[in-house]
Amino acid sequence: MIRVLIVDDHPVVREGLAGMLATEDDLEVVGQAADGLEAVRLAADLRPDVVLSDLRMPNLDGVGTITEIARVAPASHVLVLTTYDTDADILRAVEAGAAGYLLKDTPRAVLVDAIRAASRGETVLAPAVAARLVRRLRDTHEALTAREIDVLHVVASGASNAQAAAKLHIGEATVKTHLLHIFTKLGVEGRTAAVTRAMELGIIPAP
Amino acid sequence: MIRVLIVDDHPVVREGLAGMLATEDDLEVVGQAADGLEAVRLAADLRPDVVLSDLRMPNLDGVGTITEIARVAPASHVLVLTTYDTDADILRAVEAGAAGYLLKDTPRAVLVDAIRAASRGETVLAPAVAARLVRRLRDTHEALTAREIDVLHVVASGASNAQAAAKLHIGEATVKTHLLHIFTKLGVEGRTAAVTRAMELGIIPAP
DNA sequence: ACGGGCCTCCACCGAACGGTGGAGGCCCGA
DNA sequence: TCGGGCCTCCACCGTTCGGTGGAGGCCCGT
Repeated sequence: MIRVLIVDDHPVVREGLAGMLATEDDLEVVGQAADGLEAVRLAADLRPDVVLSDLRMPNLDGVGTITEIARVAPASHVLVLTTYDTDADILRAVEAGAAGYLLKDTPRAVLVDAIRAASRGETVLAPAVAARLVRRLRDTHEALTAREIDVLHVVASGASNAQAAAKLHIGEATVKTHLLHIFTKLGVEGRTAAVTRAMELGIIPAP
Repeated sequence: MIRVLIVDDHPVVREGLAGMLATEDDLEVVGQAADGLEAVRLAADLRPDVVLSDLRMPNLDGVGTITEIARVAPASHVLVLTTYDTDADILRAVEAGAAGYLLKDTPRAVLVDAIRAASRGETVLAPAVAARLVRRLRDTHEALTAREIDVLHVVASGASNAQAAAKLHIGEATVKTHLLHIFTKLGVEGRTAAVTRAMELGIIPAP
């Protein structure tokens, strides 16, 4: 019997998943959580074989939840089930140790198979997700540093170099340096292009 | 008996909604659709009292679906149930004739009450949605003209004034004039801020 | 026919931005 | 310990951008 913990902040989705899994003889829903903290607590408590979790949640986000569960319940395999297929989301979830990444339009049969695979320790990716990961590896644009992303965030909100410098407590020259690095890394010319490109890549959230 | 049609491209959500409504004596799920076209077809066929629909769907998007259903089945009230609470989404849905706008984290009791209210022709809005609509009416930033939106599109892609002028077959001075108008209308300073603000407002699509 | 948006364009100016070529300090892994 | 990435900052320059104050032509509704 595969013991499953369902994590999602939407009651509708929890109900739907529980209903789907209830008819499978070898699956048993042992608990439900509405946010990340509750998920970690229940995972530590129940030691489920598979945690079926959304990424966007209150209190503790998906990536943090995955990391924590890997710590407190290392035998549990976390399967991400989400609507969002942004590059950054996928990458971070997989890096955090997700056993798989499925989208919410996954057909029922595929979902239950994925849960069984995850319980055996296999990695399951939705086709669309796999494609993105491959593309990601292919055109390997250099990663921005944490500070560069900070600058990009502030600039995206419309700040001038001087305003960004003030907000980040650094000199204006430094902001310009970071921006120039960002431009070359993203292969663009101009702050506006950098912002939209970064949104495409999921480096900063689209508004 | 209130007859309900469920529209969502995620099987999980459809299952969850159906499960939630099944236990209500006065509600009956008469059909489910996975995309907009199917929704319109079923609405015309089944004449449900309430259509519970997502906004993001394949084939025909939420707004188009609402418009079409209003045409082919005017007696049906469409209740939007979605994860997204973007300004533009809400406004367009309500303009298209939605009877209400709920978010997917709506508790079960509120949801079923909303369906009953919608079947009586009442308008139901999630608190967060209502707040946004009010805010929208308050700081009533003037609408951009079609040409201004054209300019904004090109600028959002990272074009300089000169490049934008070339792409739109107008002079650079004209681009600058449009941009200045855009800045005052959106209440921002700088092209980058204009782009992100326009994305927030749904004037141009977020990447 | 007249006013009023909308789109187009001009000249001009100061400020901000993009770009170059540095340099020093920090920390981490080889 | 010694490189190497990262963050920080400087001076300087040319270009672009933001902003002002116009102006003419177009179409639409009154």
